[in-house]
Amino acid sequence: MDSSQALGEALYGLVIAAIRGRAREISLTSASTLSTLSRTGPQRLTDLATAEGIAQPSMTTLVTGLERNGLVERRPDAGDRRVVLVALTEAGRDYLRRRRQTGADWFAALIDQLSEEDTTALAAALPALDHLRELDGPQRAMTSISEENR
Amino acid sequence: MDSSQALGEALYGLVIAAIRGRAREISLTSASTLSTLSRTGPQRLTDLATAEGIAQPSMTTLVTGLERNGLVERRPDAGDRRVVLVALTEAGRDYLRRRRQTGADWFAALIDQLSEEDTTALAAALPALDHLRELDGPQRAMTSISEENR
DNA sequence: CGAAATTACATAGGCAACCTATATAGTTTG
DNA sequence: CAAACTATATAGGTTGCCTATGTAATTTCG
Repeated sequence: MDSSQALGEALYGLVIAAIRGRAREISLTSASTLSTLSRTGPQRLTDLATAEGIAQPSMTTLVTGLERNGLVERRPDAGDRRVVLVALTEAGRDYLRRRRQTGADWFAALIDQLSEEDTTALAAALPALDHLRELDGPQRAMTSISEENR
Repeated sequence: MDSSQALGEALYGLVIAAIRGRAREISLTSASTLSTLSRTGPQRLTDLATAEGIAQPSMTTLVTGLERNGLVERRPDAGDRRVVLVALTEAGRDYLRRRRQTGADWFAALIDQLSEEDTTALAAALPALDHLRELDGPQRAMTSISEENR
């Protein structure tokens, strides 16, 4: 099936364009981590690192940064004092909310410019896109695309 | 339309998963640059930088790296001796070919696992995805997703 | 025509986000 | 209870981008 090639180019190009065009406040991985915490609740630092596909020391640094910005907090784990549980703060939840709104707005603005035919086709492909993603690694956390890396 | 939010998450998650899962030989931007050169032929370094959305000094470094790997070459521009024309070498063309094949294979392997319904929906959405990308910045170059950054 | 402004690229230095290797504190196990 | 293991932190390196600035070639215009 050669549409896989075209599909790859289309998806990649779209996301790169989206990411490049926007200013960044925090890294993609940081945003994804916040989103994961929002979905799952407090998590061990090491589990977070695995979920996000980065090494544990990198997650230590990332969490330290988010903590400095007040978006997450470290908590002790009663029962195993080696463990650090990373939890969203209220400010972190607020941040996620604002960020998602911005991302949705950005995408909506693009989608509004599509023909109705295109919009319908995209909506119809949504489950397929989700399935594709699930087929890859374990589920990666996700946030809408806004205020991202380049 | 709230599907824009879901769509954003789906697209972003898919591509990040795809990129993260694969070893990288060259950066996303380097790959994209090769692809651009393949489509357009030799280009000025500054024009390339603009097309790829990076600063000119960054493109200088990037081209130097590609040149060291033998994938592109610098040529003088008869008529304006300030200009450096960046051109794909034969090795660069070979590299792109191999890379695209790998990327297509990778995507095809995923797509083959989808239901026929999903596959059909994806294929139908291809034009819409292309249009979305075009709506963003100027056209970004593209390569299939393989051997990428993280 | 020739000095000043402009243009194209390169160089220098910095930062962010990852990495591997290793240290430290706490827990489990034979 | 010492040895092995586990969870996190620290140290130091690499890559890919950035801004500021330098140099050489070209264009503009008094």
